Amino acid sequence: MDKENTAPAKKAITQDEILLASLQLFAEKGYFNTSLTDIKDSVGIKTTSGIYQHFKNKQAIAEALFGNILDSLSISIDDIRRRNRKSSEQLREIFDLLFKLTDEAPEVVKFLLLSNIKEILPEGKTLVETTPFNKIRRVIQNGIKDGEIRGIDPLVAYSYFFGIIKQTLCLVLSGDFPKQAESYQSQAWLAAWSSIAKK
Amino acid sequence: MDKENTAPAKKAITQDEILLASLQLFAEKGYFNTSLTDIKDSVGIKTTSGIYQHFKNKQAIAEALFGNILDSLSISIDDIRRRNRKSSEQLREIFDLLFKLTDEAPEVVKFLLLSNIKEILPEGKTLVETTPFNKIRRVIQNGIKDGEIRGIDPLVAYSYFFGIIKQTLCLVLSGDFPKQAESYQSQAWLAAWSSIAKK
DNA sequence: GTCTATACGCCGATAGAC
DNA sequence: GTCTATCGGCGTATAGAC
Repeated sequence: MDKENTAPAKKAITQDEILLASLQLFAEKGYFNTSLTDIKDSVGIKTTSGIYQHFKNKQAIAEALFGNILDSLSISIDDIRRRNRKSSEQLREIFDLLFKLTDEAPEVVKFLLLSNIKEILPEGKTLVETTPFNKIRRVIQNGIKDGEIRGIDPLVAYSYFFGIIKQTLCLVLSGDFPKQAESYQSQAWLAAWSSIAKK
Repeated sequence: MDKENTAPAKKAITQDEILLASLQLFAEKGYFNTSLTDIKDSVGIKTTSGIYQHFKNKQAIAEALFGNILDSLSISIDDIRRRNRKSSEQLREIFDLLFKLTDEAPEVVKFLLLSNIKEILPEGKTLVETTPFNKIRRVIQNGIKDGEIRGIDPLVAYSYFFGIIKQTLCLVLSGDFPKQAESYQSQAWLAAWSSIAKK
């Protein structure tokens, strides 16, 4: 991603280092309990000023983080929609993706689902207004049209389906569930799918 | 609740005034985006010092608020359990209570469900560890024993049932759903109950 | 016993030296 | 691009006026 500019060596701190450290801390303690001093210490520089070379302010870090995660999710969903025909198959793969992500990169899911985006970015969108979640709603809409899913408001269907997913993953991430997300995956799928499927 | 002490009149600012104003602000902007100055302005005093007469610090206000809401919920649940025999009836009334509360006192539900308690009170309990939610789990356990609810882990059943409720109410509170909670109530009940009921 | 005035420390943020 | 110095704002806390 580096532009022109003569300077090749002397890399120093990259944007990604800051983002990674911030994600870890935001997931662990929450955005508001994380100070720029914490982030500075975690990336290993002496003052917080270095951070301002890459980001306008603390909020911009959270924005970039959300953007990256949502973009990545969006791409994965596009890929899933390309590889699968039926809405049920597409939803199943999106479902599996979220559970796998919870076990493999819990910080990402913790930051995405447990933090109140509107509180961190008051000007930003709601989670359901973002691209990837709109795509999930599109999948549901198609499922209704094709007769796989009950003829209800797509947002209502999204609410049931995603509500079960979110609550299950939240209990895994908070430690209230003792095992990994994978252990609850197949059962939760049955519950989530049958809450919206045509009988 | 006033103890002995001679002073009868000259009421000034009460604890409840502070709690009410804080709840409003916490629900509207979030705990961390609300300063004691905001609260001070809202109750109509000139400096924040008056608040310290009633609460040790900002966190203590949130603690009291959570405590009051959870206590009130707990009492309502006890009452529901006393008035109904079957688990299905008890859950239905708890369900109705949460939907009614969302329409009648959205700040309460917003503060309870949308804010991350662990972030505000890092030493406190998780939502599922609190008394009222433990009682809901107890109701579910009885439903399993009585054969009304499927023979699954009670916490898993809680997760499905409450996941649908929470997501629906969150979408109502965020404005993503255009209508009042009541409009989605009967449909959501069918979805939530059939996700855990024995077929 | 309640409110006012005022000060302290931490954090987010900026300007400028090297 | 990293560090020094510094500013304003907020949460906290105390001493004193009524």
